[in-house]
Amino acid sequence: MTIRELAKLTNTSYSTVSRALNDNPKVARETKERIKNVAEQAGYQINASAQSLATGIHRTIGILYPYHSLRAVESIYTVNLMQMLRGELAIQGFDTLIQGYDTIGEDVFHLTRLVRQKKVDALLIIGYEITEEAVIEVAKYTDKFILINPIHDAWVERYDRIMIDHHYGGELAAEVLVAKGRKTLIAIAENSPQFQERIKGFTTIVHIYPGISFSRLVLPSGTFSGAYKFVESHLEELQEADGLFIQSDNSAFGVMNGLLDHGVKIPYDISIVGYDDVDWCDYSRPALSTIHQPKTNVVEAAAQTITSWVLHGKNGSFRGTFKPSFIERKSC
Amino acid sequence: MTIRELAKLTNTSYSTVSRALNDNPKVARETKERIKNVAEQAGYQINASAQSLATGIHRTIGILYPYHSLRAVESIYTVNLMQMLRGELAIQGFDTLIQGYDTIGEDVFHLTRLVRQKKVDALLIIGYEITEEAVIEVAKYTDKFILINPIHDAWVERYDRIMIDHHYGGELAAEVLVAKGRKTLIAIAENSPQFQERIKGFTTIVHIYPGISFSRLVLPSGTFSGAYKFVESHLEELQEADGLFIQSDNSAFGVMNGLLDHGVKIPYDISIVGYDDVDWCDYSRPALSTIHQPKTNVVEAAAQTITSWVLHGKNGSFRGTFKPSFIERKSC
DNA sequence: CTGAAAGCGCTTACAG
DNA sequence: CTGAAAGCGCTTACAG
Repeated sequence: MTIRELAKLTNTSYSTVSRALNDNPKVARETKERIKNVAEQAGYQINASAQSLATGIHRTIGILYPYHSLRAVESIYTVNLMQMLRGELAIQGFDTLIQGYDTIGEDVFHLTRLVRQKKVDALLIIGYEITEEAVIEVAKYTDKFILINPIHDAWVERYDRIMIDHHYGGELAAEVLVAKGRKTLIAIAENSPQFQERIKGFTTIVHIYPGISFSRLVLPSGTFSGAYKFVESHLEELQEADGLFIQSDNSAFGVMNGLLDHGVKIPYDISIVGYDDVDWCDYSRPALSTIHQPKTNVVEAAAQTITSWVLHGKNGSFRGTFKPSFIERKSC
Repeated sequence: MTIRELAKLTNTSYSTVSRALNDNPKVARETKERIKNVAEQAGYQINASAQSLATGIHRTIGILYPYHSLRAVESIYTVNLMQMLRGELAIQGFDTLIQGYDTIGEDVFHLTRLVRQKKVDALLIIGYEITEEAVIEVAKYTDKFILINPIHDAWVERYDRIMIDHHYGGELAAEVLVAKGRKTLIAIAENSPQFQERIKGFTTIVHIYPGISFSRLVLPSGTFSGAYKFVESHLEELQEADGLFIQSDNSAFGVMNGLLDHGVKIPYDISIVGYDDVDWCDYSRPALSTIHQPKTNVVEAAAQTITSWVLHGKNGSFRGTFKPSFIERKSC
């Protein structure tokens, strides 16, 4: 079923059919309705390839995500984010083409392939793993892309991006631990740029209050088992602390289980605050108090902005920042 | 950059350029190489819409997944499956368009939209939630679709599908519990068709051995908290049992935590076997012994079959069944 | 308000 | 082995 056949069925030209279907105001209302009815009856569906070729618009957004982040349970946050983005884009009438990218030895070609082959109109790039070189490459082919949750760095500010105020997240964690009367605090994270802002925020607050001792410990691996093993090699230091800020829930679960296995009582002996607010926070024992990263705001802003660029052209630039919040459970 | 420009750069016609780029054997080797080099230099990328329109092939597969299964932590299995499918399809040179479908009040239009609009060549439909009516509707528009992990039911066998032998999975669980010397067994699951085969398999084995008492309990909700609450309302029955077969890991975590909170020792007092083998099985205390659902085989078979259908036409039908296996951890 | 025509960027049967 | 031409199914400037 094509518009030509539809034209025959309705005794019009296919130009008129095309206009009617696109709600062109120049078509007489009566003609338009007649055509639309017949199209509906006939079960007509537009051929997206032909429309794309003619208009240059594909009504499809590419989502690029870091492979790395989807290997295991770590994935939950990213996966939820992607599902929500897909849902929001669908509401705007767009389809979603998903593509992974690799951090190491990143083949830049693949980042831009969807745009260059005209399979998508624009790109949503997820994750702190994207590098400046990669973004520069993307920018050669399109200006319609948004970085979602990139690291906090100067170069990022030259591009459209939407991110979470991790400095504030760190501040929140410190405020909570101090409010609980904790005096010997340790911030624990992998040695990765994404955690620096959280630590900075945390430190800022800690320094305001007198009588608080504070140190940092670096996690060799942020996985559950990496964090678990970490406890065994740092047991003494950890046992002397009474407040822990562990910068991903996943690591927090590992540390928490490690401590529990060594007889440490949580939150009696030590308070723990995680980061992310994944679903499992409710299920761990004790349930994990954590810093919640807002997703709904991020998703809506990203989806609505990018689809508007596609449909109406990109007029200005876009910078969005959302604040995290503290979720109290049982671990502190 | 189009093939016309490429034709000028190489002093040939654009027909020849097209043939060269498609490795048409009729083009002289020397000409072909020259054109390919120039194309490479110029950074030429084919316009996918134009190619699709001309050939009718889009090199894109639609993956339909049940929204429902991606709400929370339950998602892990499905999400991993989708990521793996995407990866395997990418290896075959196909892109992936992802679309959710809803179980309740399922709008069938959306299931077939991608095919009807010619955005994808074929469909991979994930999940036991797909209904016969929905599949009948899909079949009206294409014969190129594969059901992945549908429920075990007669109608399913009329379509191409790939699934896991859950009857065997249930048998495995029973064998394990019996081998541990457990005598009072309870199988626990939601009241949903997907679990019936597991129960059947379990029952088959239980009946072989003398002196085993066996009962079934229905879970009102398969979520962690649903399963947790379930323990409180069925504490007596559960305390009398010494072996539990809980038919999703997720529910198993809830039941396990509920029992632990009531002083039940696992696996000392009672053995627990879950189902799925999600990542969290390693992290729970005790780590959860479970039935592993194979994913690699499923993914490879599905992706390779569907892309072959698109590229070379669908010749026959496809039925694949893979066996699960038992993974021993600490809960039994 | 409607139609005929050109064009989007490819592929491929037909001729040579 | 290569080129000219028709066609895939739409949109839209141009005429009327």
